[in-house]
Amino acid sequence: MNIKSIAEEAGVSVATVSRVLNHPDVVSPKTREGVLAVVDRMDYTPNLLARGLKLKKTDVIALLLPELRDFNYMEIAQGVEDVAHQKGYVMMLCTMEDDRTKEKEYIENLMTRQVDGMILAFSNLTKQDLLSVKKKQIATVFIGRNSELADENVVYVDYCAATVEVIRHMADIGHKTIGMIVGEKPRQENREKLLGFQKGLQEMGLDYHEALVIEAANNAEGGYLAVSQFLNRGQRPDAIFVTSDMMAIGAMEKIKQSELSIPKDIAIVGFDNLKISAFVEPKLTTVVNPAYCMGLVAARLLFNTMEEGEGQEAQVQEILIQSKLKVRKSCGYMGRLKEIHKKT
Amino acid sequence: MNIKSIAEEAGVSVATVSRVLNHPDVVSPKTREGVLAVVDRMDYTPNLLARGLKLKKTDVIALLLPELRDFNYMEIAQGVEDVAHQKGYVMMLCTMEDDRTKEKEYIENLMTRQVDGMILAFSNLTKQDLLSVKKKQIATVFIGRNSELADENVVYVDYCAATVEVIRHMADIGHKTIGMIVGEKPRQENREKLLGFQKGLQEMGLDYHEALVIEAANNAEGGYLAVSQFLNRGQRPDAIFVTSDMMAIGAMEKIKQSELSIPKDIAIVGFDNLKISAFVEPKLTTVVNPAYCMGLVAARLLFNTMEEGEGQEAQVQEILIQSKLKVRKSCGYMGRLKEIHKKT
DNA sequence: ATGAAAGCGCTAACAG
DNA sequence: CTGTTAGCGCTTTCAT
Repeated sequence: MNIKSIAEEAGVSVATVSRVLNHPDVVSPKTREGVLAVVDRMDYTPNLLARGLKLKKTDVIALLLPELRDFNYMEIAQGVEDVAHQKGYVMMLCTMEDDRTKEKEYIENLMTRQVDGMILAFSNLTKQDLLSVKKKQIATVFIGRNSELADENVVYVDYCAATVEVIRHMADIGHKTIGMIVGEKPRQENREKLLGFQKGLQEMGLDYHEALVIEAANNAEGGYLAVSQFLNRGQRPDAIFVTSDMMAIGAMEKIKQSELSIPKDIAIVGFDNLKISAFVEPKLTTVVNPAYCMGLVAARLLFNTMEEGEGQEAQVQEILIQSKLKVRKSCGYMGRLKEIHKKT
Repeated sequence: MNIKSIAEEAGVSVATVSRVLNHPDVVSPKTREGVLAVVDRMDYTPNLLARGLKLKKTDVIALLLPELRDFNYMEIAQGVEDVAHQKGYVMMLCTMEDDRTKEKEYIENLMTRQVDGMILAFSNLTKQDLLSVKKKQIATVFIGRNSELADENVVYVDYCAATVEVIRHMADIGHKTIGMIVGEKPRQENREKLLGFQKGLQEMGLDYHEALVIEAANNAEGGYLAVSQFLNRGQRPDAIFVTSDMMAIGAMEKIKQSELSIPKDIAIVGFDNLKISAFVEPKLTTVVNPAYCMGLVAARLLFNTMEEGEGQEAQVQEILIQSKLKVRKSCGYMGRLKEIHKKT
């Protein structure tokens, strides 16, 4: 079933069929109806591959994610998919599993498939790798900033600043010995959070002890085990910043099982603001991580770039998405307020 | 940058370049090296669109999901992506949002893009809709069974049977008044679970009371609110089967806040076996929902179908994936065991 | 308003 | 072993 058979059936040329489908207004209403009728009757759908080959445009964008099993990445994906769909595009989804080689292969592959644009989330590519991508002239937007990404379209959250804000808040409450449970350090975002942790402590005149930072798997179990480590050591922090809510929930579970009270004995602050974080006891103080928004904005930026690309040189943009501290019970702020009121 | 420029540069014909890329063994080592060198030097990558047009094969499969923000769907997606990548395919991902029209449009769209196969998870298509899909002869696998899917490739979990097993277990423990918190009823899986609930009660000689079934949003808040409803009513169940762990966790939170004990006052059983379910107190008894496995198996079945399709008529398959009851503390089984031991 | 024809980039007969 | 060539299905000038 191709355009030729439709043309024959409708008694017109292939050019006319093509026009009916793409520029219906330039063809006479009469023939248009005729062609449309045949198209309908024969259940014809044009071959987008052929069209893409001719037009050098596929209406496909690609999203590369470190993995799928993570709420933040899912949110990003949904954000991207929503705008892609709205624009009539379709999304290819690839996961790179923190494997730079796999990432490079995928990108190569996607470019040969002539995708119109790519969004690379938390990419591990080096400047060197990017060179070959640039050569292909494909519109690209990055999610998550890193030092290799100068002069690139980037949409990002400032995890360092967000963490500084957390530490400031914890110190304000009165916590002195602040520990940290940090997800896998190779991930850029975790390194930024660690940096923010150090900066925050310094800013608040608190000491940084390496022993109070524990690296853990980014899931409930990781947080649970990290707290076990803290408790087995001599020095127990009176507050812990945990780089993800999932880990934080695991951490809280261990604390509770140890007959310690949150936030009285150990206060906890997480990161992400998962829905579930409002349904643990005590409710988790956390940082809103606008992942869906990043996906949305990155996709919109991508489409802008693609459209500009048709005209003059596209302007590179860096877009900062604001995170936000969400104060609930687990950090001890409310308790602290009470104390202050008592004193006055 | 196309095959022609490579041919010219290497001083051979385009056919030879094509051969070097696709059947390297049939071309003399000497010319092969020469061509490869040029390919490398000029950073040439073939245009897969053109190849696909010629070969009528794109090495693309599509996965349609109800939405992305759900752990089960993400697991499915990861399963599919893993085998697609392994086979050298790339995955298009679309979400249909329980909107049959959007689903139909996407499928239409994907077919015009000449995807080699599609996996439709928890589709809402009718037999009628499927007719037009079949006409296009595209390999298709469904995840999640329903009555419209006779004579289709289907990979599924028997949610009804799984639920019967849950109810049986709850009844065995001694729970008499068993309630249910069920996710959105339009979703097939929830309807199956409801059916299983009724069958299970009947089988165990327990009464089914409509008042003990509450429909809720499939998230922690939904479970929380559902329990509130139960508590505000006269009749409080002594055990609740909740159709997802996320809701179950919300439900547990409300129970604990009401100063009731789990499982003593109200026992809880969830569904999904999320990682976090082992990190709530008490640990959640639940049903392992092998979503990743479903994705994996569905993708493998899809590739089988695609490969068979080249030969004779493909054999339609229905594959049942086993779920499994995971007994932990929240259902009261351990407590019950103790009682039994005391008696003896 | 319509048709003829070129060509997007590639692969696979077919011929040598 | 290699080159020539005919398409794959579509869009778009260029004529008419």
